Amino acid sequence: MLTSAAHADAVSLPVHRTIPPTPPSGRLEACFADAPSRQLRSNAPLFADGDRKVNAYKIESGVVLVYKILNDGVRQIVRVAFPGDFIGLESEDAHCYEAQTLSPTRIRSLATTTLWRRVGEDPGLGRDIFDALSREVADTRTHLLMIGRLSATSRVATFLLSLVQRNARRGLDTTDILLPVRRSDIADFLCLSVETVSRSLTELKGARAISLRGWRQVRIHDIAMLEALADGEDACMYDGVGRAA
Amino acid sequence: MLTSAAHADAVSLPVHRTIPPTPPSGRLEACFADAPSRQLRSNAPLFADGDRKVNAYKIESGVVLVYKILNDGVRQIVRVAFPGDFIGLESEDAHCYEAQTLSPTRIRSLATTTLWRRVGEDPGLGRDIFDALSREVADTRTHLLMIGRLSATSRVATFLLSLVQRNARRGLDTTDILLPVRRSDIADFLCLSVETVSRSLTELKGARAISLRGWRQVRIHDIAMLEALADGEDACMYDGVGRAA
DNA sequence: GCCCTTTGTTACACTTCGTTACATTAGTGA
DNA sequence: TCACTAATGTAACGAAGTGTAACAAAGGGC
Repeated sequence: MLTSAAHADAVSLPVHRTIPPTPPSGRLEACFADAPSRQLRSNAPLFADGDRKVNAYKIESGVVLVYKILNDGVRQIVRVAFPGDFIGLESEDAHCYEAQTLSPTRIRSLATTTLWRRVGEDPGLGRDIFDALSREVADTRTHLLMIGRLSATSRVATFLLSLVQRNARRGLDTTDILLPVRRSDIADFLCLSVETVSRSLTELKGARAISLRGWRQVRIHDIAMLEALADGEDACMYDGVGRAA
Repeated sequence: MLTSAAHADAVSLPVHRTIPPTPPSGRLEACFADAPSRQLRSNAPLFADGDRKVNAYKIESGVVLVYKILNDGVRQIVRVAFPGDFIGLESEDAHCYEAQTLSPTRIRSLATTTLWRRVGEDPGLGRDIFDALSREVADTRTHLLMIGRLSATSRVATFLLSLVQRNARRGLDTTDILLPVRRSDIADFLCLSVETVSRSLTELKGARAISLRGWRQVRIHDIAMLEALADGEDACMYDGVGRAA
């Protein structure tokens, strides 16, 4: 199926095992703690492609999409950012992506000049920024691997698993997941068509890994099977215990 | 052809226009200037997936591939690193990719502990590391966009253009390009099969954008056409002057 | 020069996913 | 409760890319 593949039928990623342990030092958090916060409505732009970079942002509540509009109008979402996430840290002089809220969102802004001044006073803060950027590189590479190597269904399964894990980390429900995005957003994030996302969800439902309640509510029935499907195994290959048959 | 596509036939990326200007401050370079250097033979491992991170590296000469071997033996190359490039900066505690030389290579190694000590003494160095990481994020995202949105031929054309640009930046020949890698490496970098890479090169040759001399030598005949093809335009659409017909 | 290995190319059947068109559903407000 | 609308689901078809396999070309050792 793929270049250099050994002898396997399916392609798989160690995606949901690659997530690094959250570093505990909270200097960057502290830096944003007293930064001014703003409430934004749905679909409000945070910055645009080409804007000069003035601020870095931290999300307090809500969801922000970071994306680029390609020459022909295709939208590629490179990041779905949640509360606690930092945005725009990685830019140098100018932003080269758009950022827009998906829901009513509260963010804190910090001028980059202020940020760099504080780094001068506290080298530990610089280390925190380094860690955040390293995670950004790692996440983007994982995203790349997913886009490049996984089948449509595996990508959707992986996406759902990432939401489960996020909920787990934040102490929320890991069985009933509320999708933060629409099908078209999932499609633009995973480089699929809306229809394929739909088909894949139906397939996951058919495999009894999940069930759908309404459009936004996903119930995880069998997370082991979901992981198996994310690993590229066929639904029929999953034996209900561990690996493929 | 793609999700959310407006009304276009072809998909295109502003890839080769997105490359940020090289920052001039050379503190990170200076930091490596007196670091010990090693000569490595072809196919020598630099570090492995899971290794604890001890050093960061700078390439003096030669080519290094950074990649991951997926569960089923598929190799995804995430970076092709050339002289002047830094490697392993982005890792935190452990490397999560393999790095291996592709040709005889001279590298300089610097212990991360040393690096961080020097950052404490010179905040400007921290800024340089930040810039390097930012570029890493940008490059990886561009790579992601290419993998996710471009056709096989456009990806190969984009890859060739990136080599042309690299040569231009280093004052080398921009007409006769020496491919630093084999077809299978290009395939593993672009998420294609070797056969498709071969077919795409043949197509570029058929469009008279390039010609091949032996296996490694590529002559660029018409860079404007190559850019048009990278932008997803058909060979027949290119009118020889500016845009598609 | 010759053999042999590595690397690259081409052809054909097959799979996956995008596209198009249409049906259905959940949510909203009268 | 009922329609209305945006969002989503389904199905049929086609295009792009892959895998296999057979073949060709380059390079190394002798």
